[in-house]
Amino acid sequence: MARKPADQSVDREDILWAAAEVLHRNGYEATTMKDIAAQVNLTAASLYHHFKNKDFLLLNVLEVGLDLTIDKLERIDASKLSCAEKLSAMIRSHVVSVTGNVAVGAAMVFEIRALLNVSVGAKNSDESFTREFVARRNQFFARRDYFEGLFRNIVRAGIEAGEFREVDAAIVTKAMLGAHNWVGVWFKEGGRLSGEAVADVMVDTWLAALGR
Amino acid sequence: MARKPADQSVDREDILWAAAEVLHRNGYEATTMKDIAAQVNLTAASLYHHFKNKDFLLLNVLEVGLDLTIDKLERIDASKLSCAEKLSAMIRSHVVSVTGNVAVGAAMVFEIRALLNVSVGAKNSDESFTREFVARRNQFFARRDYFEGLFRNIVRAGIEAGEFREVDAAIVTKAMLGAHNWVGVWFKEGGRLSGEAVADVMVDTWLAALGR
DNA sequence: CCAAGAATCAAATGACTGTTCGATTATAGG
DNA sequence: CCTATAATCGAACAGTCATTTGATTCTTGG
Repeated sequence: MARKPADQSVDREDILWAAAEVLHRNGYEATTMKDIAAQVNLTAASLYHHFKNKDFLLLNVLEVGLDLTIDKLERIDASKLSCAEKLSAMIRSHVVSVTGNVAVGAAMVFEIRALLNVSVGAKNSDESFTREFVARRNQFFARRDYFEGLFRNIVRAGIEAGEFREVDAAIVTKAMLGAHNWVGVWFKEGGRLSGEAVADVMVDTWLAALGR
Repeated sequence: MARKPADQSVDREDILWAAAEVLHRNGYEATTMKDIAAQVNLTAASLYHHFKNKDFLLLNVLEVGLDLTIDKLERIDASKLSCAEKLSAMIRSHVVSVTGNVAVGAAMVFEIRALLNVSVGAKNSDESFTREFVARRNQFFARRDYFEGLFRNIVRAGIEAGEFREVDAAIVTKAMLGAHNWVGVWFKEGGRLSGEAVADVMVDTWLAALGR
């Protein structure tokens, strides 16, 4: 190997977080490779040493963000808490994740469509790039469904256990995730409420909505 | 005046709806003037006869969408219903609006950031264009806050009237709107539930969340 | 200290896009 | 039937951006 100095060199992760921030500010299409590079004191060309291209870079940001969130949720899911307690913990975890890294949280909301609009179209030469991208993108969406399923399953289990009232679990879950995602849009560090406090309100709200 | 034939000629409104659809599919930055024009069988150049430029076109789409929604909400707000009844009607109205025109509904979520990223920057020649745009954009955001206030005020009023339990009205309102906005992201015509049915679930959910 | 590869950059490329301009066509009112 | 003007288009412009290429500069294992 070679070159991994103190200040100039940055690794994949650094670029990923930088990209998330710029993406949060500008949106995918309005974000240039130059913008991202500038955020880590590189030139656009250098980014191609770390990522195949802009699309893969975006996909990577989303993958990392989703993985972090899912990881915490799975730990809660595996615990021996009641459904209501599990749901509370999951809501808190999700909301705190979003408020703790608004850049990634917002990316999960806003940039997903950009993912769909990628040149599956036509002319682009490299067939192999496209194939790999489509495969990973599908995998991402599957993982996103899995993420939603984690919440939906708890809601269903709670209903069956008699802890929650009988609701349309699928719709209520989507409503819940919509509310959480939206937090990434309006939350500002240093506002009236901390991320934890917002999470508390959300927990209270959804337990009331599901309460018997 | 002149030329307003049967098939070839389209008016501002036609372009507005077409733009909303393309915007919904692609997002602002990824949407080209050519795309929008194609949707109404025009060339990109022709669009400039109806709109000053791309930014004003986007702004127009959002303005129309917001006005339509606010109009219905104000009528409900002016009625003599109880707070719970008003809130139910407003939720139903909002959700039905979103499901009834997903294109506009999604634009209200996704394209707003594009509005913020408009070249208030520098070089652009026409000072007057920029000034007018900034003014109208600020007005739009003010109107959007007003829209949120309509919901928030009912929640507050309901709490004071003892119809709702005591919650953080600001946060709960944002949660509510987040849930509704998200509907525009996942709702598909012809799915398991109609727009009305989804609206019913939302009403039920939020009344439960606020119920004493 | 050397050699191999990692990390970086400057410059060039090719494609696409918003926008303008001048010309053309169609329409409604006189 | 004219004519002013609304609506449209083709072509060209200027700018931006993702990406490639080839060279250059570190860094480290041997």
